Amino acid sequence: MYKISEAAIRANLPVKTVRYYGDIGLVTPAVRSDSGYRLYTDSDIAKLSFVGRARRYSFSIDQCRELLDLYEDEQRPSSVVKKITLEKIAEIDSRLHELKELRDELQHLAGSCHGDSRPDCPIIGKLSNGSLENGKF
Amino acid sequence: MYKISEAAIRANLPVKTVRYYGDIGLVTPAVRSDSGYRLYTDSDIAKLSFVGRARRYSFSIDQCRELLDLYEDEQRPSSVVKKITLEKIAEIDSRLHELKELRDELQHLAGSCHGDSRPDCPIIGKLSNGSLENGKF
DNA sequence: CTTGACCCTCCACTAAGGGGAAGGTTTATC
DNA sequence: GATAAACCTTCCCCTTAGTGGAGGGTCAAG
Repeated sequence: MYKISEAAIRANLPVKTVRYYGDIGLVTPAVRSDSGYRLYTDSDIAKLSFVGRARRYSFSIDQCRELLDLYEDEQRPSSVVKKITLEKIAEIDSRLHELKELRDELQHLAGSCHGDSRPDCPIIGKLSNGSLENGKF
Repeated sequence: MYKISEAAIRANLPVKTVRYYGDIGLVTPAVRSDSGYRLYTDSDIAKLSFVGRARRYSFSIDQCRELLDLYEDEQRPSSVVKKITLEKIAEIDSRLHELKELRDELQHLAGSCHGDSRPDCPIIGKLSNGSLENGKF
């Protein structure tokens, strides 16, 4: 049984985060000591690490909760896990697409701006009225 | 002079957002009516639209504040605007890079999961201990 | 005169924690 | 035994960029 800071180190998470995961009922410590300290088992730490990895894979807390249920269910069909993962991939693809378009448009804007000390600027122009004017007014 | 809902329509923003921009001192209405209604001028609406476009370009509120200052400064050097835009592009590039790596790794994981009714799953395995095991335990 | 469409302010909520205060516990040192 | 450092607790506020709603005032039409 580990106190929170030891558990946090082992799970490679900040203490605040571990406490927070307890508060929201994602990973609750097995027991409390007489003085009220949270005490974590190795199994708890495995779950914390699991969530930590899933979060690094950009799964939301709710998705982590779902994955954690599957993690604990030894009868889980792998199809469910795969489905959640494919959804996550689709989400990322969509975000990638948006960001690419945004980037290209900003790049275009920056490319058409001479970027010197003169006040006219096509970027401001575009933001001002949606057309690519020089933005001097 | 337009009341808030008219201003919101003209700026193509939700009323709540227009009020919010006033609250945070980003775009404050020119005056208030006797009864306390916010009254916006055409110039205010131009600023609101400007911010709306910049937000759609994923500039943060703080960046919008900076851009708005430049928008209002007829002496602005275009170099400053360009610099902010290039910073934004770099930020997006970095996020793109992260997301691509994440996507590829998830794709790899999903590809190695048979996705049927059996309980062993390499995705869970990876999340459990970082190695690509089948995740049955 | 009342109804409905506006408008106001204030409060709470979102995601996922971070920062810090006030106070109790434990451990090491003197 | 005293004390100080390190650790733990709960509680509250802060973040982004708004959104939703309650409770109440204003205005124009019928």
